[in-house]
Amino acid sequence: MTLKRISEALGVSITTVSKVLNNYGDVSDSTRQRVLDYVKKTGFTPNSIAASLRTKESKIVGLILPNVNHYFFNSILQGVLNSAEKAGYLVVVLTSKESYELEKKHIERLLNQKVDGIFISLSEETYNTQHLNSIIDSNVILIQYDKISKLIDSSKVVIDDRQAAYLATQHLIDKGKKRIVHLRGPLIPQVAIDRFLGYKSALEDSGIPFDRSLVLTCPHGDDEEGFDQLKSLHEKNISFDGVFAHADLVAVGALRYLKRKKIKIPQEVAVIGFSNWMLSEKITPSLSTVDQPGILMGEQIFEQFARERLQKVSGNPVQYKTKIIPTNLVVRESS
Amino acid sequence: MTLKRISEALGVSITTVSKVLNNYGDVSDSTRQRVLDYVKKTGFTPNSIAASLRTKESKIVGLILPNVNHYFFNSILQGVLNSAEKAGYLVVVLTSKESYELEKKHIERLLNQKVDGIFISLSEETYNTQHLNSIIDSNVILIQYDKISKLIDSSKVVIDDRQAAYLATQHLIDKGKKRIVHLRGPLIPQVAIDRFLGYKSALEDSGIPFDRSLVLTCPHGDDEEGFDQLKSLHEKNISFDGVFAHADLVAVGALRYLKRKKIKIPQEVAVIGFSNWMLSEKITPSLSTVDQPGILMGEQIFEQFARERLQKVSGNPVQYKTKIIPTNLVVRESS
DNA sequence: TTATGAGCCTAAAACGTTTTCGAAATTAGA
DNA sequence: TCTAATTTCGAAAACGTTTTAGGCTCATAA
Repeated sequence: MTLKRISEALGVSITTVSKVLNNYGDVSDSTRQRVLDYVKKTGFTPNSIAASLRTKESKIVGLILPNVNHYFFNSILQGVLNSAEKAGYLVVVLTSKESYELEKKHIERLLNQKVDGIFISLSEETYNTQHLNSIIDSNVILIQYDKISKLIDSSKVVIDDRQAAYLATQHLIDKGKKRIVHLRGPLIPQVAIDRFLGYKSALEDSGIPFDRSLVLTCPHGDDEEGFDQLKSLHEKNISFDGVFAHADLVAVGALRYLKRKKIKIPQEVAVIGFSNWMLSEKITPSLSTVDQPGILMGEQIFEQFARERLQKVSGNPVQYKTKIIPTNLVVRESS
Repeated sequence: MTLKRISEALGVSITTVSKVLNNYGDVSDSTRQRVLDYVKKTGFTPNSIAASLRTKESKIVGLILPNVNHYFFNSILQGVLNSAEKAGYLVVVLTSKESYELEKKHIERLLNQKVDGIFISLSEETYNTQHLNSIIDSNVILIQYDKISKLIDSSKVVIDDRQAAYLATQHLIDKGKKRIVHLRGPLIPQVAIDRFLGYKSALEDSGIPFDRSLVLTCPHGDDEEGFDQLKSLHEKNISFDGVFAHADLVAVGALRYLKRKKIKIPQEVAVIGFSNWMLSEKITPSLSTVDQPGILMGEQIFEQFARERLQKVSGNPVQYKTKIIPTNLVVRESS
């Protein structure tokens, strides 16, 4: 079934059929009704590929996740899907698996598939951001989220990692902790740096001396690392009474070590994680953490895209925005 | 940049350019090389929308998940993404949120977007499967996975729920348990029925009488339900020494109740879950469970699609297959 | 010399829409 | 009645590919 077949069946032109489908004004009520009836009867839907070719709008957006088995990125996905569905957009999903090469390849594929927008959180390997410029050059809307490059001019949706880390650390300080370990992420990404800085300034503001030996990296963010790093501290006889981990899984590893050593949580050592993974409230002791509202972020990502799209088609100048999504401290048994 | 622009720049026809890009034989080595060089220099990639319109192949598949925050469905997604990427396909992802209406809408959207294949796990609300026929009628390849309809003729990728449940129950019996609770899923979906039947026949085969009062439903599959159901049994003074839950989260709720009541795990009551969520190995006591290899399933789903696609274009009859993916018993501290 | 065939190339149609521009038909105004 | 304005319609181009069907050139064989 095509516009042509319909037009032949009804004795009108293709143009006319197309016009009623697209709500043009210049068609009489009687023919409009005839077309509408016929379309309804046959269940016709226009071929969107042909429409895309003509209008250069695909009604598809691409979402690149560094990872699909992280709770946070899952929530992002869910949020984007929510908003995209309401707006009649489809979402193609790709994972970079934290690889720069894959990320580049995915962007190329999305561009020649003519998506209307690309939403990306940079992989941990990504230093060069030339591929992001290729998106902009192709006149495709780019929204960066979470792990972003400040050098690229586009809208961004992020959380205030520095403040979140500050609050988490401050919370431990409020509980009377003075020797607080920071299990941080890899050295390069901005999010890890920001969280570290938040930790550091919370200490400073409370007059607690910063001790470099209490900061350890857990680059993969898994629980083995959390376990091992606390163990190494312990074996070096470095004392501590609090742990701020850059990821919930790392904190889970830390808890496991403390339990193994019969160290009382939170009396002797309090622990706080980051992200509010589902598992953090299911474990014992339940884990205090910083909630990153992933679903909300996902929705904001798509909505900013929709806004820019509108500005573009209406010929207005597009305005890039940086949305900073607030986080919430979630206090549970571990602190 | 288009084929036309290239052909003008090189003084050849559009046809010739297209032919070298599609590896046709009837073009001389010298012109082929000239075209290739020019394409490389300019970084041209053909407009896939135009190609789709002509060839009626979009190189896009649709994946409908009932849910995106279940570990199992995440793994499925990851598996499909893995295989699709290798084959040069893009994947659009949709969630039905266990709603029949949404599921129907999503299928319509995918069909008029002209995807090459649709992979679906039915929502829990879905009894009527007319919408699946519309996929087949549109000549789009349909692969059902996990929650399937046996009435619809298509390839299927599932796990042997009945056998998996049998093994889980048998495991508890082997540990000397005789009064085993089954926290089952909703009444209608085939997966929940199969798991129940597996549980029941394991009991029968071991000569343990089936006790209807030990079977309770946990329709949403969350931990509150697990907690509450064990509590209600306890309050009715119904004794039990084992729990087989249809989902890990339910089992987590059960564990929580047992710990609250200081009931020894696994000595007094052993617990086993289903799915091998990430959290099941992180909690204490770690949870025994049945591993559903989601990534593998996802890969098989796509690969079956690719096979059927090949059969179709080569004019061979397409052969539907039902893949039954084996599960593994994962024994941990809770049993 | 004339067929035959291989090798290389191209014109043009087709895929199914959207949209511009102008024509025809109808109505209104005088 | 005649002109002007308004409403309704349709022809045709365009989007960028793929592929059919055939044309031309040159070499080889009869």
